[in-house]
Amino acid sequence: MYEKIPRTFFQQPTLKVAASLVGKLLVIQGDMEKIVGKIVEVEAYKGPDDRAAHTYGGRRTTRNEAMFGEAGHAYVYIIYGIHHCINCVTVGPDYPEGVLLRAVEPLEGLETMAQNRFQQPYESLTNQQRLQLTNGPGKLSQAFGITKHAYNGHDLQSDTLFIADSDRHTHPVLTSPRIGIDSSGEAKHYPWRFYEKNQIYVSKAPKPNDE
DNA sequence: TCTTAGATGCTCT
DNA sequence: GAGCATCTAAGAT
Repeated sequence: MYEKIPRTFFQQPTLKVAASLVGKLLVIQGDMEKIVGKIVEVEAYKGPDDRAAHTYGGRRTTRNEAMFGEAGHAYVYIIYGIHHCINCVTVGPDYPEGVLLRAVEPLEGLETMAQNRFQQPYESLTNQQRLQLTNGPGKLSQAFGITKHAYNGHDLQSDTLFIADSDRHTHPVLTSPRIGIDSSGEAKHYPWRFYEKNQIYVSKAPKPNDE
C-alpha cells in the first residue's frame, strides 16, 4: 500500500535528504489504526559542523546516541520537558547528521490524532484545532503518539514506523533560516529549513528567505 | 491578530 | 543547577 523509502535514500547528503523529504509520507502502523501524514516542513542538522545540532563537534552522549547509528533510523528526544521531537538519521553510521520533522499534513487516522492531541473526536474540533493537529514538531509527535521511550533508535525500515513515497501533488519547496535556535550563534542564519509553499500546515507562516 | 510569560522534566556541566 | 531544535493561554492591540 505504501512504498517504504529504501535506506539508501537516507545515506545521501543531509541537505539533499531534507529537501527530498518534503512531500513524503510519515506512516505509523499501530495496533488498531494507521496514522499517515504528508511531510510539509523539515530542518537539516549537519552534526559536527552545525552549532545548533545536538552533535556539534562530534559530541556523543546518551541522549544523542541514536544519531550515531545507521542512516534511516529515528532519533527522538524530549524538549522543554514536555514535547517530543522526531528526527531521521542521515549519512551515518558514525556521522551524526539528521533531519528534524517539523510539520505534516494529516491524511489518515484523523480520529486518533484528534484524541491524542485534544481528547476529542475530530468531528468536534474547531477549524483552528484541526490546523494545529500537526503543525509543529511537538504537536505532530503528540498526534502520532511518538515518544522517546517507544521510538528512539527505531528503524524506519520497520513495519510500525516508516517514511513512504508519495505521488501526491506537492507545491514548490522553499527554504528559510531555522526556528527556535537563537542561542546557536552564526548557525541560526543557515537556510536549512525546508517547507512546502502555500501549505497551511506549516508551523510558521512562510517567510521569505531574506534573513 | 500579535506578543508575552509560564509550564515542565530530561540532559549536560 | 541551567538551559533547551516547544506549546499554550492569557493579555494587549
